[in-house]
Amino acid sequence: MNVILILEISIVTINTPIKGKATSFDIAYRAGVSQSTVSRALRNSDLVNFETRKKIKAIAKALNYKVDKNASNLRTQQSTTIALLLFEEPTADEAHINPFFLAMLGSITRACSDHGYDLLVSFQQLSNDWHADYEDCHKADGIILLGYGDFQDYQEKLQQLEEQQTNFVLWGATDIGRKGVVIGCDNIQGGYDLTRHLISLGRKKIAFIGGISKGSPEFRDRYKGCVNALEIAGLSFNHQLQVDALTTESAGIEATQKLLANDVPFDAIFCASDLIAVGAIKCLRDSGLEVPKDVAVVGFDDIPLAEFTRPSLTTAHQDTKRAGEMLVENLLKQIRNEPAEDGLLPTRVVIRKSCGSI
Amino acid sequence: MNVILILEISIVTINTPIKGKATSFDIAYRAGVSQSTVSRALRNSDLVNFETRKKIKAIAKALNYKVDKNASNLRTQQSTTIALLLFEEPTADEAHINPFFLAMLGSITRACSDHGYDLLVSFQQLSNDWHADYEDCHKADGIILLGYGDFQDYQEKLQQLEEQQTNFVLWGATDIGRKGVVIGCDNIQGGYDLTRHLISLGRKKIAFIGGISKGSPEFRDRYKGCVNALEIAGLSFNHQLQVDALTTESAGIEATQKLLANDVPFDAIFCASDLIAVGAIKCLRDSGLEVPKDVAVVGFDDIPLAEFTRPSLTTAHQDTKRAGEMLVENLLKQIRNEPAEDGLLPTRVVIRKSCGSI
DNA sequence: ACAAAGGATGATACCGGTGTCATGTAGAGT
DNA sequence: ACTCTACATGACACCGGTATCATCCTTTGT
Repeated sequence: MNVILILEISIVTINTPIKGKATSFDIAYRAGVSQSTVSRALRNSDLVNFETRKKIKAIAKALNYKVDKNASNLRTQQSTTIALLLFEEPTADEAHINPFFLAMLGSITRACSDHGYDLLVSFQQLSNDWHADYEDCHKADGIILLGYGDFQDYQEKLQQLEEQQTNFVLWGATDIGRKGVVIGCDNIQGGYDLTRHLISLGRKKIAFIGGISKGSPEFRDRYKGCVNALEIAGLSFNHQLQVDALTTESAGIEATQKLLANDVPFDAIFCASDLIAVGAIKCLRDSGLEVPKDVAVVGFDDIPLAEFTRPSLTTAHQDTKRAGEMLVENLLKQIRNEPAEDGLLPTRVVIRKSCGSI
Repeated sequence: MNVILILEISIVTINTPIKGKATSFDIAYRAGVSQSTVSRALRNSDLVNFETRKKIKAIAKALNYKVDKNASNLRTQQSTTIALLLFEEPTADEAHINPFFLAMLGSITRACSDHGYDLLVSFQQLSNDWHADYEDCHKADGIILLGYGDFQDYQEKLQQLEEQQTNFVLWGATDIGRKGVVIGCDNIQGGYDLTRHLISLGRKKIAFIGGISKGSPEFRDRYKGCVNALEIAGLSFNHQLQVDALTTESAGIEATQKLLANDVPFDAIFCASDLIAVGAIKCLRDSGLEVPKDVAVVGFDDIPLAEFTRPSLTTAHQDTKRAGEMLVENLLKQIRNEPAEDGLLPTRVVIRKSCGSI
């Protein structure tokens, strides 16, 4: 009787649609093989006979079986997941995420999925205790850090990451002696090229909006490039024409107001980012100045919007697609214990209408 | 000798910084308690004596111990992770992600982390076989679907999700009989309000740009609201003044060109999204028309950029912050097996300068 | 003084896979 | 006929936690 009862229960179990999710044991049972064989078959191991494999795969599909990632990750000690940490200025409104980073997010997502990795996204502020979690608890195999701001403040945390042998790559300025693998674009060159462009159009008194002292090293490099170009052209940069600003439209407006209030004449503004430029243009026009006639404006990043401002914005294009790919590729190299190295991407000046023409 | 050797090995193990990551056994050993107790203590179980708990936590911190998510998830059968699937028009350039969705992404991320959940982000296209993976393989406890486009095509997949008892919520139009929990904003009301605004400013020949036939039901609702408002005001909508368009600037430009080529006079354009409006304004000005003098323009969404176009854009604001929260909250309800229901958010007309003033 | 009750902790099964070693069988070589 | 090897598969330990049940010690009541 007991035996019969047990058999009956088994039969019910077999015919009932699997409650919850199917496991490899369910498949093993139906295929009349061991669970080990199922596991091997589904990973296409050629240890398993071709016919058996085919059969097992068919059953798996019929049961809508999916490998349990947690079990698999636990055993293999990897997650095929990458964590993307985006640093935001503490002041930033969550609705106003830097569009440049969003473009990066898009290309990073794409690059991850091309490599079969998942992407965990998290917005972070300096206060958060981000610096250990994602890899340590095995949620991710590595971390991509996107964000600028007070870069210096993070040095200590980067140091920690390195000590813990966490895999990470960083988007940003590549020149300073800092920890980790850094991918960035050639901000100095971009700054130089844009300024050359302004000079070639006859602009001589160029202002610069963007934080350069304690702000991001990327802004500082753009500034460097700008000053270099002026000096090489035999002009000089008037330091009264530099105003700090974060990357937001409103910061651009404020900074431009300061600039105008200073009463030091200028005929062009080099904005350290497109968002700043958008604010600057708005402020200039509200103040009765014409762009580009009275003041030429350039930005940096080539965000999607740059094409649609009035006047459309001359700016330095960063190849976000390639950037995302490089970040992911270099992180994967680290994960695979291959040597990874810094990467520097070129920028390209995109000439639109905010500087007028020759 | 053997015993001594073993002891020595143990001592070395204790004093050496843990190779790889520390486990709960390492802590148990150091605290002189069992691994069970460590696990309990770290989850703050009051089964464990307060002093013992304190000691264990201290050791855990010193070792920089983090609970292995894979092990924990495997045992508890949940992941405290949510997957966000963003659908993109197959034509979309990855660098040009719809800013409205990006704003949503920001607020969803925030809402997730408020609830202690992680967020997996993935961009999907219709061709992808997204519809089963994330929850089935235990990578996520539930799915948020963001994206409109050819909504109808997804019905079948939504059906599948439902059959598999996958937890999911959807952002979109809420009126049609479709599967799952849907959160959306009141597009009809928004369309109505914006059109009322145009009418109150004396506009009578209103055009509508945005796909309404096979396109997204959200656009269709905005269109409905627009037509309603005209009819209630005793005006009528001239169907020759409707042009299909996807949500991109360039689609807006093209559509406006078509509209102009039609040679049917109009004094206002209701654009189904802000991106379309940006393109429309650009096209109008390039064609020598003045906004708002010759043609008034309204958009929909209130993306960050709307404030910075020239002229700044009158549009319907959607509360993305609240929207993200509602999506996450409703998904969590499902995950906790509580009843979840559809949600309809109000929109708010934001009057700027693209329609002129009274 | 002794049973009952409660508090703190340990032992162990378990989650669902993966990797290693063992086993069994068929065909090849001598 | 017998050993050897290749191939296919099974058995089992293991990853690092969590949950249940058992155990032990202390305290309280009578």
